[in-house]
Amino acid sequence: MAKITMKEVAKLAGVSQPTVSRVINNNPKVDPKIKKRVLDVINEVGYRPNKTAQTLKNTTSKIIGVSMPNLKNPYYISILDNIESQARANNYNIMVSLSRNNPKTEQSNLSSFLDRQVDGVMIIPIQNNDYEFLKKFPVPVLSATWFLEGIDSVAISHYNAGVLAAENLYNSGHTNFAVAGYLHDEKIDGFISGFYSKGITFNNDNFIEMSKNASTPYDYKRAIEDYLSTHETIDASCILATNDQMAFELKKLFESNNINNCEIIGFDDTDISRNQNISSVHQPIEEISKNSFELLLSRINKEETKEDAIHLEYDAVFIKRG
Amino acid sequence: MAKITMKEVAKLAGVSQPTVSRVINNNPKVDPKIKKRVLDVINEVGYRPNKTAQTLKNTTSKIIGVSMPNLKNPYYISILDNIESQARANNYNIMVSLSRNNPKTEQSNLSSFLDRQVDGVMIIPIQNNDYEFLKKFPVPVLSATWFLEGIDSVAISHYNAGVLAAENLYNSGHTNFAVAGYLHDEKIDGFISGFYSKGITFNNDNFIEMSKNASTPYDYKRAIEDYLSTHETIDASCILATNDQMAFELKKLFESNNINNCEIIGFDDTDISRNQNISSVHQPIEEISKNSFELLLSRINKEETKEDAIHLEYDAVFIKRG
DNA sequence: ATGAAAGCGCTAACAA
DNA sequence: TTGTTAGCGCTTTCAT
Repeated sequence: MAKITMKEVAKLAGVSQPTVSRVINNNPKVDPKIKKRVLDVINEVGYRPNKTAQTLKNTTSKIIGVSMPNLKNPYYISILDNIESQARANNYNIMVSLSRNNPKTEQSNLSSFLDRQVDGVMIIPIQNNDYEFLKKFPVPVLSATWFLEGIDSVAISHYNAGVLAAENLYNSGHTNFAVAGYLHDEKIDGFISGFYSKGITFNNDNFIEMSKNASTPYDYKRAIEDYLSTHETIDASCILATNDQMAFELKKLFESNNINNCEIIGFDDTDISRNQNISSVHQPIEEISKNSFELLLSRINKEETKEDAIHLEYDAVFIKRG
Repeated sequence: MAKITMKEVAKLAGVSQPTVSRVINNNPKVDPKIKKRVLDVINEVGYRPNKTAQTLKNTTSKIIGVSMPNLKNPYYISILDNIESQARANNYNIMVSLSRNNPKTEQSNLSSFLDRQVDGVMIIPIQNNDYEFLKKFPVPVLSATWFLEGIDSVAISHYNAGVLAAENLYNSGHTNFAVAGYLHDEKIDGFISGFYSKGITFNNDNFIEMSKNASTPYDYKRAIEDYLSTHETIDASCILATNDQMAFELKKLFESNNINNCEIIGFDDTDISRNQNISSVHQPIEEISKNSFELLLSRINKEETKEDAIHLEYDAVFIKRG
């Protein structure tokens, strides 16, 4: 059974092929009787328009390319979930590719999106990567969860989130803090600065440093153990971890090392911090997803005509636990 | 800057457009000098073939449609992750849609895949749904993690996984068991049958039943509380939960109700059971993903010519913890 | 080895 | 209101 095309439908309905096209596209000036006849044939034979041909002819594919570093971060998954839902509601399909934190892979994935004539691209960028090339993209691009200079972006300010955490802890009476994470992390900078503006200076010794590519629970464990092997304890009443998984590893190692006077704060408010009853910083991910999609869509539809990149910034929420 | 096509490349290289096509497709009988000239132009202008046009002309899109119920289950995410990786390695793109446990949504998603001329479909089916229609699909379809009659499938036997759990518990000395989950769940049937073959009969009262659409932690909590409100304790030394999340809810409620002589076993060996130190049944998901993709691909490439559906069954692994 | 011509399935301009 | 024609960007005969 060969695939049925407009041509066959036309023949069966005794009309020309463009007339079938008009019926499909709800062109108003087609005779109701003919329309019915065509629709009957369509239903009878189960005809469905070839989207690829439509894409070639029109200049829109109704496909959005979604690129993210991985599927390890619950935030990314949540975004994917939300975007899929909105795409479906707007008759879009999504093509998904993972950059796996490799700029080369990401580049090639994005090129592939373009080759496939996607109408727009939603990207969760790789950290510390250069995205200058995105400015010259032939289709709208939107960055979610991180701001990209010159590119439409929807995210929280990680710096402000760090400040927020600091303020909450300061207000709870903490005057001596530590951090666990990567160098030059905005939220850590914000955290330190938040305390600083309360007159509390960061003690550089209170930094459990992770190497840039540390990402697994085991990586974190190793780094924390390294720290503890040279410090034996930590001179702080609270510590901010770059993410919940790291916070959990801290919790376990602090417990086994009898460090129990240091409150741990995670980041991202995932199931981990919820289950572990650890305070965490929450990103309003539904809001970010929703507005990301809408902004991207309005760019695609040229409803949003602002020349410059639009940055939508949301506030993080401190979730007090434990 | 209009999008550049083969035609322009041809003009710039002073050759005909089909010659450019031959260069792109590595046709051996094109003069090396001309080939070089064309390739130079291609690089210079950054020409990339329009995949949509290729798809229309060829009869292959190099797209695989992936349909799954949701992104809540870590197994699904892991499959998505693995499939994306293999797709990329084989120059395929993936289109992702979520059925959200709604057969109507699933149907429409799958139709959309066909409209887009996908070369194959990988589906994680909705439980207890009718998939007779898949047998008539115009492209290869493969079901992952669940067996579908008449459809290529790659999964564990959930029944055998239940038996496996029962045998492990029996060998640890358990002679009195309970279950938490849905009616007619294969793994529960297997679990009961596993004990039965050791001469231990199921006490129907030891069944914490969930309604079919229970899926959130809160749903589970409610159902368990319901049970406990009418039973106050549970007369069993071990209990199998349908999934890890449910096992975790059991753990918390058992603790708060001072039920501490009942070992809890989860299912799926997710982060939850790992973090909570709960025994669980592990599906070899990398293996399932890998072989799913390979089988689907060999069907697409018509390398696998077996007429009947192929079912690849893997063994689950009991992970002893706690 | 290369070009001319046809056509994949569709939409849109034009005529009638 | 409908049919004829052209063309989206590409691949593949068929001649040369």
